[in-house]
Amino acid sequence: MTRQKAVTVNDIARACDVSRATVSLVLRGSPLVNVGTRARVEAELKRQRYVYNRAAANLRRRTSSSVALVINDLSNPFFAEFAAGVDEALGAEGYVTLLGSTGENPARQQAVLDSLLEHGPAGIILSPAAHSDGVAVRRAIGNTPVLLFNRALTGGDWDFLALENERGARLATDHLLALGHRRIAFFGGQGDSSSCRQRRRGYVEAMSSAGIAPEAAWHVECAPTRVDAAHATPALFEHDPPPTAAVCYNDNVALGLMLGLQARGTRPGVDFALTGFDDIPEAALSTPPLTTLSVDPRARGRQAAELLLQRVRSPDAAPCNVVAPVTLVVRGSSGASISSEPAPNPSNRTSA
Amino acid sequence: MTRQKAVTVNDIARACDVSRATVSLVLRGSPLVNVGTRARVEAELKRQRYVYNRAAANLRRRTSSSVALVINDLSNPFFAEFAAGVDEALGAEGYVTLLGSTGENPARQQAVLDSLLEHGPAGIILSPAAHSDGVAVRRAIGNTPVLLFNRALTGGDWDFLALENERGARLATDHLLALGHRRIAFFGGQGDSSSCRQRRRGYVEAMSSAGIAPEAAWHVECAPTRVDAAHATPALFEHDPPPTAAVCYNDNVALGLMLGLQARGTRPGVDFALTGFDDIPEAALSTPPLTTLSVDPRARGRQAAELLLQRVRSPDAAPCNVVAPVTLVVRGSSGASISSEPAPNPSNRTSA
DNA sequence: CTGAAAGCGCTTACAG
DNA sequence: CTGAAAGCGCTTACAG
Repeated sequence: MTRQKAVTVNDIARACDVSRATVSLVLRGSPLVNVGTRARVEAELKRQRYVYNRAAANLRRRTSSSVALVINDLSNPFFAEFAAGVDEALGAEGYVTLLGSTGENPARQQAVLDSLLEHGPAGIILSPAAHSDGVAVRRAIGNTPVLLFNRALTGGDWDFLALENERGARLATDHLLALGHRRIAFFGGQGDSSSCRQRRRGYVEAMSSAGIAPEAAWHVECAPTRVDAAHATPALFEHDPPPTAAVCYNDNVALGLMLGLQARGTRPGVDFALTGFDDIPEAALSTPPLTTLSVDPRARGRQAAELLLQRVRSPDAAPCNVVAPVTLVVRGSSGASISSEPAPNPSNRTSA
Repeated sequence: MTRQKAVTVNDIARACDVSRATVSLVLRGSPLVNVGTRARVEAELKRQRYVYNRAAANLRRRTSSSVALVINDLSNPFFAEFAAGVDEALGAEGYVTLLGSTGENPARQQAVLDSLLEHGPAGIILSPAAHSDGVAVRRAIGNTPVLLFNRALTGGDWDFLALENERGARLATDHLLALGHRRIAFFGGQGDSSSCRQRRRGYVEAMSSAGIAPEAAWHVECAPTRVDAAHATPALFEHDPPPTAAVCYNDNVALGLMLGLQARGTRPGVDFALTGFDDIPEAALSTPPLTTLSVDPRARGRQAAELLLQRVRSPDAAPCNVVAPVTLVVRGSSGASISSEPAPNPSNRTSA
């Protein structure tokens, strides 16, 4: 907790027989300093292993060299990649990343924000926890610049980096339609999540454009975890004829659905086509590999850092609202073209 | 970059008609303050939405409330989990995590350390980049407490949280031996890495204990990536009779080896047994699922944070050297028992 | 080109 | 129990 007695500008100034001001000017690379003086000071800096106290400088200059990154949890590879991108871009601009995790818990998020704000970050990149209270978040944050990622928030104008949820789901649905599927379900996620609503809207649009009205039985909700998705799988097959394909809320759900399908002897990619969303690393490794939408979370992280720093530099510019592109990656899980509607008896598609 | 004009203790003191000292005492929860005064001050703190400036307090008290975490890269799920554990434990103790990534590049590591040190962390948790120069690292770090994770460093005494590399590899090898394998290879990793040397040592020990002298052809090195491992796979089968199983340096290598095996028509878990190391999330999802050693990186992160904070609190205690346990997780990739040595002609094991 | 002085927001003996 | 004063390590007008 307590730091060592460190070498300060005072020590250097005394040793070089100049004033602290001169040392400070050397440190900050000012051209006002005589080259000889500069050289002497720099040598002394090296000799005494001076390390700059950025906190003190920030206090005096009323600046900040840190940015807070508040996400759900690093153990989610999507956010880990995102964080890596944020840190990379911030580091390149001379900022250090302060980490905070909410665990999708709004109360914890509030506490984490309060705590991080005491460190005076130049700005905050926040991927809001589900069910966050936008007004409370705004109150905690005050005037510190914020960029929202992935999830919108009520309570005022926010800078926001969103994903193309709607278009992505439309691409996935169109892909399944093009393969000949007609009875396509939307599987997983929860209606109170804005990203789930957007993806579902994209799916509904694509279906409508193809002249298909999704049936109620083709919509199965579940928490976005593998286990829940596996458990929810039978619900897809309760009505005859069941769907032959599903657009899944995300990769975790899709991987869980694969397990659920296998458990009932339905072969994913053969008897049933499905797509994910996110392109997490495991998506390429599942059996069959998962057709999904690639979001490139690392690039999103870099982008988020850039957008936030723009806001930090011009606090009065108009709010920004950027939608990051998403691309369809076709792999085995969506299967081959099917020639026509399967026979009314579904057993021909679900036998092992 | 520039922060807003913030509410300070001065503003609160003026509004309450007390001195700054009194406000400060209230903030720090001192019992010396009259309850009435305390209540008034606390009300005013709320009213003006005062936010504590921890940097200023740290400067004055010569303390720190941050810890730097320097790792290879968050996009490695092993380190992402580790970071999540570190951040969780540090947060619980009132510290904020400063993030830094080296990308396994010693020069970048040096720059990252220099930059983080200017923020005056109370300590540093460092998972050294490969080929780091311990002396240079020590020079950069000076007297700031450091805990090394995962990789040892020369140049003096370090606090170190290691993994049971040797014992883990022994467990894996014993497992394959118990299944009846005799010609067991050690596959992947590079001899200049201390963790690879340790794992290999454990493998050699287990083999020796079983009365088997590993042949030179059973040792194939490659970079610890999936792609390199897949490419190195044929090298395992160049001599007759080839090995029937392999202890792999880590999970990435093992997953790459599976791809390499499949490419040559050898079925992992059926024609050839293999084990990994780390238990990354993908290990459970591969086909077949990977038998591996579970390290619980998140728990390691929490442990690292605790160890570092111990050092911060007692700078003069003896260096600590903790070895974290590792457990064998048996899955399909190591296959079933084999009754005896396979026939001399290896084709009976490599046919599809 | 260089130095003396004031001040960023806080805390801590020291008096009273 | 409360206040005046000094100081953490730095920077920035302002003189000279």
